[in-house]
Amino acid sequence: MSSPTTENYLKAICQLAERHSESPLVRLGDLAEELGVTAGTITTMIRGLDDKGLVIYQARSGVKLTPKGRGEALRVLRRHRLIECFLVDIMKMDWSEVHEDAEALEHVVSDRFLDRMDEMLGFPSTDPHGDPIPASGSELPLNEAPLLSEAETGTYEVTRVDDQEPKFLEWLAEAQLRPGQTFTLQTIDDVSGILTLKIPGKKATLPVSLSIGNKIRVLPV
Amino acid sequence: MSSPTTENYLKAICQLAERHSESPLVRLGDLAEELGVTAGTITTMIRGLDDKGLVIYQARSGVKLTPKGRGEALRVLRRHRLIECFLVDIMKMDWSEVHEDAEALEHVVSDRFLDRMDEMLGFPSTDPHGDPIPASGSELPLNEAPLLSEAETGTYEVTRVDDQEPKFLEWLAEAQLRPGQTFTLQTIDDVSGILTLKIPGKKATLPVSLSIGNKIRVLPV
DNA sequence: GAATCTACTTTGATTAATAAAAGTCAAATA
DNA sequence: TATTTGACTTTTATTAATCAAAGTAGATTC
Repeated sequence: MSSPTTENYLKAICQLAERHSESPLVRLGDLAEELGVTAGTITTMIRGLDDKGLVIYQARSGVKLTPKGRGEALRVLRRHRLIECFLVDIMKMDWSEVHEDAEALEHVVSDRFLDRMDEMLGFPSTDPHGDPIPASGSELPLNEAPLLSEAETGTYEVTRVDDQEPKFLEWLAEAQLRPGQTFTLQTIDDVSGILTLKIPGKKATLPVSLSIGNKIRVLPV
Repeated sequence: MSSPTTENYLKAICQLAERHSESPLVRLGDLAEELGVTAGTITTMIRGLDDKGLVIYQARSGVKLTPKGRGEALRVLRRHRLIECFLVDIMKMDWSEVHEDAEALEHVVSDRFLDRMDEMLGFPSTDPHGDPIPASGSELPLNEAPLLSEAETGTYEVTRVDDQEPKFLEWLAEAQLRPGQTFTLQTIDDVSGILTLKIPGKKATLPVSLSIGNKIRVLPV
């Protein structure tokens, strides 16, 4: 099997590809940024992954996953997300603090352990951030709800949150904007970049910046 | 902190020291055996650990842990044993199959996660094999119940099992000789090396070889 | 079209962990 | 005491992952 490092590279490529789904290749600079290593390191590693048949590397333009690489990436993603579910639902840890643990555990849990978690959780299909959990051996369902920042006024449900930063997640929990929550988008001010939300049961409205709206995916109710 | 490899070296030294508690130093050959690496590798690594102040290395005779090294080793042991408890008691995995998982997880779980496990388990003091769980920051209680192979006839309770081999553990479970079980040692045949045990509630007696008796620790009831 | 900038690639090193093989010590044997 | 043997040490190499710094290709600008 692959080393933890290789798994992280594949996972990062997969996630960046999803994030910039318009372009066919992931740029190495973005990868370097995501993984926190220098550009030279990325080039060397990616050449190695290409040799192993996990990615297709086009010098000076980018990488994409081969089917084999994508399979591995999805297996890692599945592990990561199931582990997050487990830490939150079974171990009662806070959703803002489980990402790092999941990051470490995803490379070491056995299939036995993973299957037990899956079973105890009742075979969930999304994790606490609303990210879909790939079934073993299958593709990722790409539902992609629209971003809050691109929505019209109306009533929505939060489906997914695209950031793992603990501070941000704490703020979201505080604001009651976790996945599953419904709310009404009352006003959109393009000039100031402020959206006004109304959460049922709360008297005050919630002003939200566009940059935050860029990280929250919503579906009309 | 230390790398997983370093943690494994410290843990192995600690366990070998306990196993051969008569000699003050652990021989490098035993370490090589335990860790499954070549003798040269051990020498190099041990010199490194000595430089870091984790062990005291006496060339051509052996190693022992410094207080700092012992502290680290006990932390790893604590993790390992709590994880085994967790896998067996909370995740309902079989005690014969959890060792490998614990071996991998012990190097990556966060303190947060470990504390949650400890809490969910009700702060246990021994793991499923009867091995004591060091409290954080404390010494290992060295109770050392005598070995079954050295016992007189009489009634005993299994307190601890000194082998992690899945096949062996399955056999023990089958024979109902898990820690906590009481039984009567009926006969000892020094010539054939066979002990005869009687488990309450089972009609047939159980013949047990001395080599197996060497791995089971018991206390008179 | 030339200059420049940015992003990528190359090169040369480093560190941790390891093996293989040759060398050495010290204790047991003859 | 000389020899042998087993256990340890040294030396030399390898592999994975990384960085820093120097080099280059392509796109953008003038």
